[in-house]
Amino acid sequence: MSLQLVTGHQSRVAAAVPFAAEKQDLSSLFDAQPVERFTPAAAVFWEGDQARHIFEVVEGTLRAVRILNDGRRVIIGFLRPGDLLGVSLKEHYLYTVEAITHVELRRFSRRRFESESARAPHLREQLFSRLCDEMAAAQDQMVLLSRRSAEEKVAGFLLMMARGQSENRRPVIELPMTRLDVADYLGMTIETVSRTITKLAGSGVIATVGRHAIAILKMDALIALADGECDDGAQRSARYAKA
Amino acid sequence: MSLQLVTGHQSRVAAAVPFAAEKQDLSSLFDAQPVERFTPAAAVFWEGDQARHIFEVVEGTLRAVRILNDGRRVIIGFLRPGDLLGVSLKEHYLYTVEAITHVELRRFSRRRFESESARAPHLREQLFSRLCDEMAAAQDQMVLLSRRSAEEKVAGFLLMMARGQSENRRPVIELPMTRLDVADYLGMTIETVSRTITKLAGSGVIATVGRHAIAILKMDALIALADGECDDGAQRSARYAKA
DNA sequence: CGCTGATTTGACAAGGTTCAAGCGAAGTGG
DNA sequence: CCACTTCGCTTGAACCTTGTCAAATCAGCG
Repeated sequence: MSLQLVTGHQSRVAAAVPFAAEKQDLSSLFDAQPVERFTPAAAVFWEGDQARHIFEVVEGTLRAVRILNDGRRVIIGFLRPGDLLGVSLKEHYLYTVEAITHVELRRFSRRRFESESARAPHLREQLFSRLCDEMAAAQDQMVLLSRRSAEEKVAGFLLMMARGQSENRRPVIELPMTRLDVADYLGMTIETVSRTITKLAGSGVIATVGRHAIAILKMDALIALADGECDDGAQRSARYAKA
Repeated sequence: MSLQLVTGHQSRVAAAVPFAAEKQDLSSLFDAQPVERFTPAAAVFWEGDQARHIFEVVEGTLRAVRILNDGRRVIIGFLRPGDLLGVSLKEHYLYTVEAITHVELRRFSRRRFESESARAPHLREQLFSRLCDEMAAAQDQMVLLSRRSAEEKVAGFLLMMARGQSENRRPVIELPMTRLDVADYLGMTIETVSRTITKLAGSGVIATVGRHAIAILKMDALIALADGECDDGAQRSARYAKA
């Protein structure tokens, strides 16, 4: 697949620094579009559909899902406000996107996006930049999936979710998705996810708040557990420093 | 990371169909550049270096490596003739690239590439397209790493290596990299890689040819083992067909 | 208050990792 | 040209993590 799922968080932060007053921001394109609503479990598009539109998430959380030949379900990623989906040069969407919570999207015709970006090259530039960030995320995710223990995976996942929301490191993070979603995202079973969360809670690092929220009690401990590679800006800079 | 490692195989095939006579191909840019040679184990650039150049692989095989904080070594991918490396909008290279065999590269200044592609938008288009393919590969790799047993991983890896080389499905594939490289690429230990290869050979699916080559004896069986998701064009189309 | 589906927990088996040797091929020096 | 060294690969056995199967709990909802 390609570019169908683009996370906007990092880009938005980065863009805020160098270009204070840019003519036309990528997301300003979408602002004029009407908002469309989706209820939980509704699909925005299906894997294999003609890829005719790009969407920007205004509100809510979605999941990008693929079903393998043998029936296994893989969650490619979760989408939250500011993220784009459906961006691609391919003819078809490469996975299904479903709403987890109530969701609000703005839709933009791909054809029209093409012509807009032909006129305003910086749009394509921005998209390209986001794509780069997405590549980075994908590769970090690869590392996360392949090289980490259950505990490291869950810790890393919680940190990732914490980074997106809770602007000022408020320690209670919402987890609108089910345990199965988390399991299919982290490449483990639902039981192991549950056990791991229980274990983390038992050691006082986190505390469950109802079923769809978790309070981070010891942020340092959690970071230490996720350790190796939590895709945190600071750590990345640290690595650069050595060379 | 982003775009630092771009596989060219699929793109080249795809490009051959729609645009027969294109003004200037991406790789034709490089053709004018002198060839640089690297000996095995030599690094082309290091993680953290200023990203000043883009390279095209002319000959040989390389590996893209990252070392995690805790010392674990991760191979992001292998690079072969036709692949690009170092492509990025980021300031620094995000991993180290080392020659595995004797390697020949052509270098292109990133600055110059920028200006060239400003003049000829289709260059950026091509790069973008390659990037999309790369995203696809990365996500498939994610699936490969997270959801598969040792046997499936190795089978998938062999098929991947077979696809790149051995143009006409000649069944002997070269594996210039060491077992450790394979292990660090597939997210398993060297022992498990070895055992799995032994097992596949024992069941007559493959046969080892010296240390750095493997003959595929039963292609169907190997495909069946890799199954679920071998990132084969045919299978992808099959998935599309359903929707 | 009693369903229904999601989550947690337990017992057990399987697959992989780890630690430790044993081999073997490629290269070195005599 | 051959014995020797070395590094990479294979093999073995014990251990550990995670997956599997099954059952108990819990939360939300009618």
